[in-house]
Parts: sequence; structure tokens; C-alpha cells
Amino acid sequence: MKEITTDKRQAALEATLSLIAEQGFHATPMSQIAKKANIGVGTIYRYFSCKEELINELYLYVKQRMTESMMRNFKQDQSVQESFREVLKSIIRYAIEHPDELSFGEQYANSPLITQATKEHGGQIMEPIKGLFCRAQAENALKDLPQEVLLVLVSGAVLSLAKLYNFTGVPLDEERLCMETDAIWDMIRNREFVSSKA
Amino acid sequence: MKEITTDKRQAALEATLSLIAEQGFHATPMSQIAKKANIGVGTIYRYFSCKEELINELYLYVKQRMTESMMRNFKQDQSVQESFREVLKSIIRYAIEHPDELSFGEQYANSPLITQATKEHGGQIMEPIKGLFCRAQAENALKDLPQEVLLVLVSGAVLSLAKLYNFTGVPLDEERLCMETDAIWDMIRNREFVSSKA
Amino acid sequence: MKEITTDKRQAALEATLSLIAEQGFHATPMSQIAKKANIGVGTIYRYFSCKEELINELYLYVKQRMTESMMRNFKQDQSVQESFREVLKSIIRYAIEHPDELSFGEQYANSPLITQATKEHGGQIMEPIKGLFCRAQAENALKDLPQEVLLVLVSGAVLSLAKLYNFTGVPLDEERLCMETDAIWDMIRNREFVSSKA
Amino acid sequence: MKEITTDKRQAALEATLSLIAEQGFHATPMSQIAKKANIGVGTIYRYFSCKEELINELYLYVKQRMTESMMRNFKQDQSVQESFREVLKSIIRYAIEHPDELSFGEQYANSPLITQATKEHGGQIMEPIKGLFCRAQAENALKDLPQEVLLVLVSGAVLSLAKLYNFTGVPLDEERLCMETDAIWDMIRNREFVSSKA
DNA sequence: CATGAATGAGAATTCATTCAT
DNA sequence: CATGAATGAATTCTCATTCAT
Repeated sequence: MKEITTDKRQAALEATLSLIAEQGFHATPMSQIAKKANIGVGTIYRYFSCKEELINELYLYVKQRMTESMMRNFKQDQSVQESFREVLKSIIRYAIEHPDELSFGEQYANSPLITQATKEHGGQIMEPIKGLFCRAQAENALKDLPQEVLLVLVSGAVLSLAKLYNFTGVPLDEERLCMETDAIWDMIRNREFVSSKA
Repeated sequence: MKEITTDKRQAALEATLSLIAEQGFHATPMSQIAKKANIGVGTIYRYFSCKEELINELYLYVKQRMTESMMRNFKQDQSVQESFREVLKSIIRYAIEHPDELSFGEQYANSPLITQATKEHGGQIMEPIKGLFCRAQAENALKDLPQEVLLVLVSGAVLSLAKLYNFTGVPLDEERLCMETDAIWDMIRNREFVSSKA
Repeated sequence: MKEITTDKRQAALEATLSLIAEQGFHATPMSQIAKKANIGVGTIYRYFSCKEELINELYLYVKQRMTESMMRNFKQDQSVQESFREVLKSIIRYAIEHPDELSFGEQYANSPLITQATKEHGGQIMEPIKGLFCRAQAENALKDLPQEVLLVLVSGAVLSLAKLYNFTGVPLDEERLCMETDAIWDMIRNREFVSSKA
Repeated sequence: MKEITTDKRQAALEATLSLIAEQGFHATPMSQIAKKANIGVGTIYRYFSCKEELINELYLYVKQRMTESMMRNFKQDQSVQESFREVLKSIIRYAIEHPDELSFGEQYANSPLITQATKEHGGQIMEPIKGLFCRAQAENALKDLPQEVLLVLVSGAVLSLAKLYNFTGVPLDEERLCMETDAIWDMIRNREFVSSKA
């Protein structure tokens, strides 16, 4: 009758996310997760075979939510540079609105706890950007470096920046944000290429 | 004979570094560290009061080594851009030669295990760059963004790149490395400023 | 339609028997029993108040089936020795045809899990033999030892033999089986008494 | 200095034996074993990798003690029948003096908890009797049945009898014990063979 | 009646830390 | 100083049992 117990699986994931983000995986007992999720310890094991599976599933869950969010703010009718800027902005915004997910991602993207299988299944958060990069390369707008290098440079910079926002608590200033995303754009754009904006 | 104690302390740190880099902190028992360091478990406790202190000390130890390494390849008689490029290159080289330290740094820089006190005491790896940034700002070579933003953008990009090198195992190619560091430079340099090199 | 409930009860008992015989009581979860019996876990609790009651009821169930089987091959018109031999043979045959029951009996006859009450209610498997023993004693055919001692010697020997058959998988050979049962008979028969057969 | 902590391993085995004999393996938590043995829970794990290994080692420990005891009361300068009787008597006496070991043996000799490897390594308790059987067969004193059958008949009967003694608490009566062992001897002896005693 | 999702008490096991040698 | 056997608190995970559907 009531939807209170909507989804125990999701409750477990959310509880794990927030607890792990601030305490770390191993400092977070299953009992604490259960309590925070308002479910029994045993219930967690109905949805995840063990604690490691729980965190791997959480990894996928977070990845998917980030990616979905990025896709939403994606418009096709803009110049490459503008699209790029919008994507970065939405990453920043998302990270600020979901600091736990960023923190979780930073700590566990390179952790031995996340299996190779999970990483591969999850793909890169930056996946949606790839299409944009192809378009940009077709327009000869990018530097002559392998796409994966460009991707890594951009994601490193933008996530780093997002972390800074979260850490310092500086409120978003649209103008400054533009400068920052443009800076990142400068990193990968072909110097000879005259951007439509510049 | 006097150096023996230092040796044991360092042996513990090194053993911890390599084990933690591949297994994670909590999957690495003190007994395993002791075995790898060829010392007794109890001996570790003569140098570190507990496991947490051990990892915090390791954090400082790694930070210091990275910073020292960066300082070594630092020449004052170069243009800002060239100095910058050299610094980035030495970071990359160092990371490739010491993958464990990079992996450790990535995983624990944001971990709740590293106390705030340690982070502050340790300062930023990028500390030596700050002087360079001041010089560059005096020359009006940098974008008009807060220094900490520029720092964060650069460190995010370069560490990300280093990780890529480690992960793919691509051998260093001096020419490509230059393109990459220049790209990072483009991110922070003032567009209007005509670099001495360009 | 009326028999359905009996069916579920029996299905639970049979599933328990086969699972416990090979895994042991505590390595056999109720959920596994339910699955094997093709009923719900909760259903088991409609027939047995708890797991311990289940195994105690199983004990009685098995005992009864063994006893019934022994009674079937019982003819009154034979000499004591021949009757005795027939009884032992039918025990052996039964054990070979129902290895799970033998295995179960062996493991739980002495287990603290089977309550004293159950053991008493169940009586001895050898119960039907008792009448035979009385007849034999009346004929002065048995050794001058307490009946319970004779009973214990016979049951120990015959069950041990049955286990050997089950374990080695040797097929039944009527002639050898006669020699074996006669050996057991020799154990309890009065040496001075001249058997009708010999 | 003090021998109080003589042997923690043995203390664990003895504690396990007495607890398991009366409660069963799964009703006996490691914590209870540790308490009874006056050692820490963790200490048990220094000597046994897991609870299953503990019980398997206990099985071997008990087997060895039983066998050793049987060997002690073994004199070569007796007739086959007398030797046989002495062996059986010493089994009975041992079982009465060590009811826990008998109870343990009965419950776990056929348990899935005892691995095949352990059973094989442990050999049969009756092993020492085998030599005696060979001697007896050479003298044509035994029935024409496979040795393993004779062995199984004897061990089944004698252990069953020992259990009866333990259960009823009847004190040992030398004369009755002789009648009982002779009865068992009658089971395997060649009827045609004129025993040296009879 | 039948079901099986949910529960949490309880068990096995690990591992940081101590301390007698 | 160095050691590692001993310890037990803490954690993960299982599973008998309940109860809403």
C-alpha cells in the first residue's frame, strides 16, 4: 500500500555512497550502512553478494548518474566550443550538487577494490564527450594529439577544478566559470584554428 | 651502525608504499608489511604509533620525495614557459619511474585516512610551481584567474596524463611530451601574451 | 486434495533426509530444503515448529520406515535361527536400497540434536528382534548375557556390515550374505545348543 | 619460566573434544572453545586455519591416542584367541575411561566434516588388529570371509558394546566382559577349528 | 494455506596492538 | 632495541524464523 520501502537496493546504494564518501570503504561497517538505509543487514545481502560487490555496483550506479546528467545538458545546435563549454559547466555543476559522488569517484576510480571488469563495464565518465571530440577533430579544431590524451587532460583538469569548488565552497560565478572552461578549451584547441567565438 | 634505525623506518615506509599501492591500505595487514620490510611486527611500532600514523608519515615521505625531485630539474635561467615545461616533464618522468608513488598519491590524497594536519604539513606537491607562477604573473603571462585555480587545473591535467602513461605503458617520446606540456601551458597562459618562444 | 498437506510434510522430510545425509544438518539451510522439496520456506514451519523438530521428526520417520520394512520380511513359521537370518538380511537389503537413511541414522543416532524424548519414543530399530530373542531364550538357544547386550552386539555388527556394503558398493551375493548373518548368529547363540540347522 | 602455557594447541584440541562430544560441532562456537581452553579466540587460529581444520586435526589426535592405547596392552606370547580378547578388553576399557573420545568418534567418523584425506591419513582404529587377524588366518582359526568383513563385524560389535557400557554406566565386571569378548570371538572364529582354550 | 522478502542474532574469522622474552 | 606469539574487539556474512501479502 505504501511506497515507503520503495527500493531497498537503492536505499543501500545511497547510504553506502554518503557514508563511504566521508569515512572510506573500510571504515564503514555493513551494520552502519544498514542503519542509515533503514533496512536490516541481511537485506543488503539479498541485493549484493558481498561488500565488494556492493561498492562495485555503487561505482556503476554513480557513473551512470553522472553520465546521464551530462547528456541532459547537451545541445547539438551549438558550435563545438560552445558545446564543449556547456558540457564542462554541467560537470562542474553536477559535482557541486553531488559532492559525495565526486568524492567517491575520486577515491575509488583507482582503487583495487573496483574490479577491472567493473571499470570496463562502466566505461569512462567522459564517454559522451568523445562524440564532441570527433566533431571537433573533423573541423580541425583540436591539437594534433591522440584523442585519449586530450580526454585525459580535460577530465583531469575539470575534475580537479570541481574538487576545488567543493573544497573551498566558493559559489558558482557564471563569468568566472566561463573563463575556467575556456582555459580548459585552450588546452586542447588547435592554436592555428580561429575559433568562431574568438 | 647509527643508521640502522633509520633503515628500519625507511624499510617499513617502502614496504608499505608498494603493498598499499596495489592492495589498498585496509587489505594490507601490518604483518605483511613487516614481512616485506624484513623486520618484526613490533618493530614498526617503535617508529609509528599506529597504522594510521604510518600511512600519514608515508604520505609526507612520498610528497617530499616528489617535491625534491621536481626541484632538482629546476633551472632559473630559462624563460617562464621553458621552466614550466621542464617542471611538468620532470613530474611525468618521476611518475613513470615511481608508479607506486603516483598510485598511492592518487588514492590517498583524498582519503579520510590522511588527516587534515598531514595535508597541511605536507603542503601541495605543486608548491615549487608557485614561485614560477608568481614570476609568470609578474610578466603578465598568465590568464586572469586565481593562482589556486591555475594550480589546480595544471596539477589535475598533468597527474591525469601521468596516470595515462603508467596505465598504457606508452614509452616516453620527447617530442610528444613537449606537445603535451605545451598544451597544458596553453591552458593557463594569457592569450594576448606573446610567449618568448612562440 | 486432502492428501496435499501430507505430501508437503513428507516432501520436506524426504528433502531433509537426502540433503542432511550428504551435507550434515548444520550445513543444510532451511531454504535449501524448501527448494529441494519444491515448497516455500514458510510452509515447512506449518508442519514443524523449528529446524530441530524437523530433524527429530525425520528421525522418527526413518526409524518407522526401517522397522516396517523389517516386519514385512518376518515369517513366524521358521526356526529361530532362520528367522534371525531373514531379519538381518532384510536390514542389509534395506540399508543398501536406502543409503541415505543408514547414513542419517549413523550420524544422528548419537547426536545431541536428537532429544532423549525422541529416542525413547522412537524405540530401537531392533525392537522387532526382541520378540525373536525372547523366543530364542525360551529355547535356550542364546548365550547367557543380558538381552540388551545381545541386541547391541547384533545391531552394531549388522549396521557396520551394511555400511561396508554401501561404502564399497559390493553387490549382494546371497551365499556370502548367509555366511555373514550366520557369523552374527554365532556371536549370540549358545555354543552348547545344537541348532536345528547345523 | 612457568609451564602453565604448556601447549595451547593441545589445550584447544582437548577443549574441542569435550565440548563437541556433548554439544556437537556446530553448537560449539569457537569462542566457547577458547574460553574452555583458557586461550584467546585468535590463538586457535594460529594453530588451525579454520574450524574445519580444527575438527579434522582432532579426529587424527583422537585416533592416534586410541591406537596407541590399544598397542600398549598387546602381548605377543598369547594364543590368538587370548590376544584377541585382550585387545577387545582394552578397547572397552579405553572407551569407558574416555567417553568423550568414543562419542566424538561415533558422531564424526561418518560425518561430511571429516575429509576423505583425513580419514585416509588417520587409517582405521582397528589397524593393529589386522596383524592379529593375519596370524589367526594362518592358523585357520577364522571364518572364510574377507578380512575387511571380519574387521567390520568386530569393530561394529565392540564399539556398540562400549557405547552401551558408557550409556548405562554398568561397572566393568571382568567375568562378564570375558563372556562378551568371547561372544565376539565366536562371530569370527572358524566353527570347525578347536580353539586352544575350548 | 502458501509464500518468500525481510530481519537481526549469532558465528567464524581477521588483524592492530601489546608485552614478555 | 627487536621480536612475534597471544589476544579479543570488531567485522563480514549466514540463516532460522517471522509475517504481510
